Amino acid sequence: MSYKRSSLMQERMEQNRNAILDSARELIAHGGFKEASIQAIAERAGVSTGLVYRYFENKSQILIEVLSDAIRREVEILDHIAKSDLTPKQKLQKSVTTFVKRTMNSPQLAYSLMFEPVDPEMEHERFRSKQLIKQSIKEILAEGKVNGEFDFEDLNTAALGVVGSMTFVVIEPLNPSRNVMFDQNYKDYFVKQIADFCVNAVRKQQGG
Amino acid sequence: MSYKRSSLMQERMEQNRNAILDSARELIAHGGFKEASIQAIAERAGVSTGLVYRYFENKSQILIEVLSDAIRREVEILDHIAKSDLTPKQKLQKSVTTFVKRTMNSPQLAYSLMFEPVDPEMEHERFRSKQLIKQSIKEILAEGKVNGEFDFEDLNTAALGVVGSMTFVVIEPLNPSRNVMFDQNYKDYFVKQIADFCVNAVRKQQGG
DNA sequence: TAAAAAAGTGAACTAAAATTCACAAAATGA
DNA sequence: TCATTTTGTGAATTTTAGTTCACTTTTTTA
Repeated sequence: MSYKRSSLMQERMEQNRNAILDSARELIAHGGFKEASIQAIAERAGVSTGLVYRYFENKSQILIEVLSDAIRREVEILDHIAKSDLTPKQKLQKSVTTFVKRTMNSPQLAYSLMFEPVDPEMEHERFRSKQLIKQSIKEILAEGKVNGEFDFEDLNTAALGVVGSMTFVVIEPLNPSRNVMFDQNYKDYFVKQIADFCVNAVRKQQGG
Repeated sequence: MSYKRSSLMQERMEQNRNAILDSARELIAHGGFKEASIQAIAERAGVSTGLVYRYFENKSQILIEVLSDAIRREVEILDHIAKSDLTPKQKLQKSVTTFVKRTMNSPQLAYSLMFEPVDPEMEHERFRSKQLIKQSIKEILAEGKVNGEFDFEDLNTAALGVVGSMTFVVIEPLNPSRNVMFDQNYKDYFVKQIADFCVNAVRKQQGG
């Protein structure tokens, strides 16, 4: 009477589910949400459109899961840096460097997940995600202020400035200048410049 | 035989055209491109949908004109500051302050015009517009580097950081925190913090 | 004021994409 | 193997918004 899924079946279904999520992520990374239609997602995942709706309530749920998976990884990395035993200045430098370097590998994905308009439900999840990133930066800044390396009036605004710089520089070159692609050396140089910019912005002035 | 428009007719048509553009801008300012359907634009402008297509080739042309009109004004203001006889530090402070203050009056409009996905033709116009803003900042930074007030390695990256901060802080609080609205005092404080952040980021360190 | 030209209308047409559902294929239990 | 349950399919349905066009109204010319 009762139907029990064999482990083989279980596995196949998990593969389907992951294939759908991977497919969605890859399509978004290539051309933003506009390219990630259910049709396209299903096709790339090698399943029918109907099956997508056996695994996910609706399209929004797919995108939300893509978003939270991707951000979770980045936040883990940032938190790891924030909890390391570097100095606050080094932590900030490393956080910005790491974030920019990583997101520059798929700037379109970064843009879509962080900025493209979405429905309210996903916007909510996105807001939570962004808060986590900002929070990680805030901790570093707060620590640096206490130990005297950093100086700024308002913690929240300083964190906003840092996050603003490090996200903007990734999504900005999406536009027609996409053709101007960096070689690895320039990329490293560029990333360092941005990190320096952020560190300077909150660094204590020597002369007061 | 040849039909000549009376000045009264001429004027009425200009009013229609402007009404359509105003309507589009207001709708975008309220809820982004998604609220600016042709239907809604026409309705708010007090004309039929068909008439919209007598004045504009297609929807994209309307948006492009809204964009370039809005940005032109901002760039004029920034260029005016850049050409004033303030010190570079004062210019940068004032540019950031002015831009953030002004755009904060319709953050949703700022977000849509600068970041919402659009078709390639409009993306091209947008790219030009953003370049103008960045160029204005670059001139201030370059001047400050020459006179010794500023210190940074790469002009382009520094400008990117400044523009990133000053745009990000405007569009970021769009999200669910929209309810948390600033009173004028906090707004002034906030704007000053952002400007300080940017100035610090490129300011010469006293001790080297 | 009648004919011609242009401005103005809005219902109908298209197109694209999300979602549903009647059905087919495969897996499970007896 | 047969009945039952679940997984899988993809064409049809729905929804939404941009665009067109046959028609009406207004303006201009003679």
